[in-house]
Amino acid sequence: MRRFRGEGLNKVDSKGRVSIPALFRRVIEVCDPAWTDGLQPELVIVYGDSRKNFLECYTIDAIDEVDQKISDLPRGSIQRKMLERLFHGQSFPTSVDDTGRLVIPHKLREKIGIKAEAYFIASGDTFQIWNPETFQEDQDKANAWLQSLPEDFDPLIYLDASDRQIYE
Amino acid sequence: MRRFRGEGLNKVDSKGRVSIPALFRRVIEVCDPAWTDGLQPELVIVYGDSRKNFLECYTIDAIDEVDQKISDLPRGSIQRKMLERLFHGQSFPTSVDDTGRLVIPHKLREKIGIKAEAYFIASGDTFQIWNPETFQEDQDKANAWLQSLPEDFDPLIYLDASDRQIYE
DNA sequence: TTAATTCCCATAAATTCCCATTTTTTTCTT
DNA sequence: AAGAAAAAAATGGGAATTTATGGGAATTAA
Repeated sequence: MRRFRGEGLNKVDSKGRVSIPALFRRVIEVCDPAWTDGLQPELVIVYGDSRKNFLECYTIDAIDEVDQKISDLPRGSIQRKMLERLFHGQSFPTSVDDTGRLVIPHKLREKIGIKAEAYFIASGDTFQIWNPETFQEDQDKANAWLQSLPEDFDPLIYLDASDRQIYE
Repeated sequence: MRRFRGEGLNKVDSKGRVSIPALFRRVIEVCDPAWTDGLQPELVIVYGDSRKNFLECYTIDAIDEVDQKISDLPRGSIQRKMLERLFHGQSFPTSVDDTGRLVIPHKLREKIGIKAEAYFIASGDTFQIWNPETFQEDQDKANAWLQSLPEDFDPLIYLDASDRQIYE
């Protein structure tokens, strides 16, 4: 499965159009089973509830996997209901146009406070769209936390932590 | 099988007419085997008993699947009787008109308390129609439940719970 | 035959499509 | 390695189409 990698800052015009970083487009194309040269590759923007302040963009393969997991949950369970609301309700299916752009609907731009520019950042098999200022604040917070750690701390130790249940 | 995705808030006029979110219409069309360009795609509104406070809308494909499962149940069983009441009795077959609208009969509007606006939300292979206030209350309840969980809890962990049978 | 429902038409706003420029990146040539 | 040419990416604007919504006439039902 192809993964997104990289980041980018692009202009958003009055119609909500914004270029997707070129590197991301190849991944979106490859991860849409229905896509073929000439077609507009599809993707799904999951925006979630009011607390979430960025947009999470799923490829078709990625969202299919999520849908499958949801349908494996017991019908009628509170968990399933929550996830259905989030992934099926609070989401927006769309596609990349032939100039490599995406339209972010007015409602979504407003939700995460996007005005003239949008910041893109890869996150494994999804990528995120942020208001540049909001992202910077989030980044500052992360940096502050890093400062509080010992001088020689290296986050890479987390890489192998998953085998040993040492998250804390 | 195409799935519904997204949500929307639309006006209901004095005749009970309401626009179906455009994204939903494509799914309704594709999932009606008899539909072809120019025709009005059909669907079934399941409203259920008095406890159910929203309308659940099934595509023809989706309702066919339900009907099949019902007819596989033993004739005369209590289970079959219940499901027949719900899906055959307490339901209303209708179609999308050529301007993309649905007419919600007076009786159904009254049942779920719809007045000037209707809230639509996707839910897998069906979509739901709510009185906007009722939905908000339901959502508030879900949020309150989430608040009761640890600060950093992320409902997404449920996504993988299905592998490990960890539902509560 | 009164009320309710369906059909037909109209319009404003939002969205999509199509085409044109500008920028940036890559490739080629010397 | 520098500069020119070509290709790809980012951006902008207007026309055409789709959506959401409203109103009245025709039709059907009680």
